[in-house]
Amino acid sequence: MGNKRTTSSDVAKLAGVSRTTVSFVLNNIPDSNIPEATRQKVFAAAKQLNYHPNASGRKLASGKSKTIGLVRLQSTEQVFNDAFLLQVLVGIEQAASKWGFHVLLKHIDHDKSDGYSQLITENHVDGIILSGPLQNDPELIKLHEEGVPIILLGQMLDTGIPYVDVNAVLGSKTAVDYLISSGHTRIGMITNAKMDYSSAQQRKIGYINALEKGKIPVDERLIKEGDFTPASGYVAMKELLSLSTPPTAVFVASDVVAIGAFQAIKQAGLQIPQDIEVIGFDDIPMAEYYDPPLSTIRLPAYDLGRVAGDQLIKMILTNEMDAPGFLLETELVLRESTKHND
Amino acid sequence: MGNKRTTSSDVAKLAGVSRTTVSFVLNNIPDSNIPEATRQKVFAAAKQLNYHPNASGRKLASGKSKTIGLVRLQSTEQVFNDAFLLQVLVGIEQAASKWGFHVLLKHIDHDKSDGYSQLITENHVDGIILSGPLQNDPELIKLHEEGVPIILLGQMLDTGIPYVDVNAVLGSKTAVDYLISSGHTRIGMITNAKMDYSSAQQRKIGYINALEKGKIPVDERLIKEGDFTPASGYVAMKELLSLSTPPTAVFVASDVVAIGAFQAIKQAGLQIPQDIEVIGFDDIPMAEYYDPPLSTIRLPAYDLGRVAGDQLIKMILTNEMDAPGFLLETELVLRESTKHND
DNA sequence: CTGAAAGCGCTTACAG
DNA sequence: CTGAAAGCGCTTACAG
Repeated sequence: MGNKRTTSSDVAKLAGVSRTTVSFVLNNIPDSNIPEATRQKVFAAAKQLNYHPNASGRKLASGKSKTIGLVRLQSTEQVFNDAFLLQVLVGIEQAASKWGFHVLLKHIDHDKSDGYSQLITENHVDGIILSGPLQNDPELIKLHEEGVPIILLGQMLDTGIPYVDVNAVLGSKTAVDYLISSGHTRIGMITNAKMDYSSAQQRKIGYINALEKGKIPVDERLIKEGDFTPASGYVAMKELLSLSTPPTAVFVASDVVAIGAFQAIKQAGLQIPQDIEVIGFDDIPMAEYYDPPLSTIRLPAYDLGRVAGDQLIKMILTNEMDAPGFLLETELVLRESTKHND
Repeated sequence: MGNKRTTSSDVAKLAGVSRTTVSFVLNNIPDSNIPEATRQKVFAAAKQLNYHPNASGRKLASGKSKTIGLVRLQSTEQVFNDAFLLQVLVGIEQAASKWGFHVLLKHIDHDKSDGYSQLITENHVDGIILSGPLQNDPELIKLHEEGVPIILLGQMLDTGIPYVDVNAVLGSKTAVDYLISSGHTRIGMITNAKMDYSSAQQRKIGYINALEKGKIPVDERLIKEGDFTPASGYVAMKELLSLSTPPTAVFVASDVVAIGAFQAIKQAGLQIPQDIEVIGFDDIPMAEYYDPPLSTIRLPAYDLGRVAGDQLIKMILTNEMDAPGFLLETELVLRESTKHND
């Protein structure tokens, strides 16, 4: 074993060609017109020397890092409750590796939402996927205006920043439509988060849309706020149950929050779905094992990641996306927390 | 806005010093003895030009990437069920950022367990944290022998590769000790995974140790294998319940597997903990919301990540660790799936 | 206390 | 079809 890194010069020397040729062959540069015989010599030399091009040299010379950054903007507590990040991550990573890109991970706390521009300005990454964007983030807008490839996982309205998001409005509407079609007219809602999150707004809009279509007046007392946690679902559900005429069904816009609602319902001596039906949102892996198994709206986490990764890399490579934004559809998953109406 | 990157030369020019000085000041090189006045000039110039050192240039010149790789070796399905990776990740990342390191993420499927050495040989990372190591991985052993800084999350016996792991033997023993102290003598076990996983072995050893200490003969019929999934817990539990004399308590070495066991128990018309007590392992965030809330052994996921990150960086920087390996302790968390004996 | 200069390992016009 | 050479933006002996 030599203790010196083998470089492209070594390969060139052994193959009897120049470094230029080595670079052309190994990077498979189109139109370089290298005859097969020469190529083989280079490949053989590279193999013999166990040559691996140094990424730093390559990055410096090319100005490209072939790395994308996944930035999570959220509190630590949120991270712990986030059952999807993993699936999203895997989606991103598989998209990236398909193109020979790597992925750099960075969590940033909500209260200091700067710092990711460092990834760009120091050239660690060629573009970033930002998850959990704030509605007002001047640093991000500036980056986007400077032409930095950015994809939002979620949306920032009125900014024109490309996004990949779930069609939560329609998903929520589907859930509530189902409840209405089962004959319910008093349908409660517990949001997944505070209303300054766009995902919370979207899910609420879907709920309202369904009611309107069903000609059911919206009763604000039936709408409670959750905040990502089971505890918040527990509290919200208790409030709902203490209403003079409690709902007979409830749409909880987050499976994690829904587990708290389950507790409150059981504690009140009520049965799911006999006394009260509930539909969640997200379809976390555990939802299927709730007691009873939770009917919910499946969020395509893996696809979200995959599409975001693909589109970001497309932007980096060609400077254009297939669309200004992507809204992925959800799917209604019926389990035991709702009655079956067929 | 200039459309050319500002480089250290620009800063040097503006500050009226050399690039050497700029580098010394900005990197805060000890013993460089730069007078305060000069430093301030450099800082001011850097600030005025909004200078950010290019990471690629720095990496190439220094030979250091200041990046660590987190490599997950596991099947996609496993990833989806892995409630901890996130917490581990946050721990690693916070350790890394404390030292100015970044973290690169890479999932690798079990069946093609090579590919991470590319991260090293191409100089993307200075060292790697490998999660889910296989017991026999020649590529990894070779890397380690070549002096590449590696930390295992988990262990590879007899290799001398540094590790950070949970003291699963003791944790499991604690769980079973508790059950024994409650008066049980027929205690079942469902493993978290197949026995070729070291974590499965360790947890089983803890179970056996507790029985031996309690002078309870080990009955192999009482030991069933899980495989990370709730479904496997369901099946295993059903088998346990169909024994001629079923266990009165069961230690399920994974909370995720335990939820399946819960289902089987309820389906058999039995109550937890009245008819059968169960203790899990891991303390996933959802465990607290099981019905009934699951007593379990808390695995310090965040700390696992933090310690692994700290130690890896220490290895990279100084070539030594604080210890050849770290075994972090667990904690018994008593909730409602066990009776209280006080 | 500070700078000129070499060098890290690539890529890429450019010229032939 | 192929190579000599410049250059990417840093760090770091070395010399003074």
